[in-house]
Amino acid sequence: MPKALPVLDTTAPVCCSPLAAGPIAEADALQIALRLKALADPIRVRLMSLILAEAQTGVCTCDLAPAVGVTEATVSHHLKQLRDAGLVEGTRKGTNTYYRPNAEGLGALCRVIDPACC
Amino acid sequence: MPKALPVLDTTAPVCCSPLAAGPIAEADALQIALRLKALADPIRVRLMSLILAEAQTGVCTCDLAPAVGVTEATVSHHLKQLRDAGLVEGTRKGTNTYYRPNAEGLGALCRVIDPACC
DNA sequence: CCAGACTCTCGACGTTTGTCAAGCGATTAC
DNA sequence: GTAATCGCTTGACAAACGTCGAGAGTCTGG
Repeated sequence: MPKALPVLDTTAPVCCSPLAAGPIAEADALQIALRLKALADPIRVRLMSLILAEAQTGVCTCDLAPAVGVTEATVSHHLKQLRDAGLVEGTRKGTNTYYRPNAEGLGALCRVIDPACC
Repeated sequence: MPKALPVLDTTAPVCCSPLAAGPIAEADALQIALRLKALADPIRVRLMSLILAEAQTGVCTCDLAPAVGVTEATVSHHLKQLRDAGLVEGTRKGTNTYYRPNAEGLGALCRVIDPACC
């Protein structure tokens, strides 16, 4: 992996045009890959599904950790990845941080990878 | 990464229910993560877009290598990942191997990750 | 049959990633 | 004010990943 990883630019409008719309620019490919990588882990997929299941109320880190069977530190690490990718949002309330899905982030990712979708 | 990676089961029908349909099973999460990981690399994203751009005719390895700027060995390695994930298909014709997208694989992946899609 | 082209596999390397333990800040409860 | 809870950050370690060079098969064309 000689390529440096320039961290995700969350300010960008999620992304460009669908993959199937023709050869993609190198920079755009990187942005897409970074967001996909944020979700490309079994623990993070499960976290995402748990967060989606409680989209209304939100879920805190202390509940997620035992649910997926890893340390809270590890969960926090994974949640940071999801947050940086714009797939979830966390709001602090007292000592707890409640996480909610970012539907726009997930939708945009889908729209990019599927030629026939949306 | 203490978890072993049991390689992708390509015979499975791509996957289960959408992420948003509630907490997901550990095994299903692994299957989804493996397929996402197959696409979660800048080179593979670009390969996918190149293959999608020539969905009708197909593209051979020798054309893809210079297009993304890596060795043919590396391209072959990446294509194997995409093949194992069921995202592309390769058919040998003479000395060349022509790759085509597997629309079903991409579509299924999208359907799993986006709550509002399809 | 032999030389050439195309693709894949195998080792080897450096980097990145996932995991935990430990510690720090912030907030709440007594 | 003090103790406890929750969440994040850091440092360290093992496993996995991306990359390349070299080599082995396969097929085509003379």
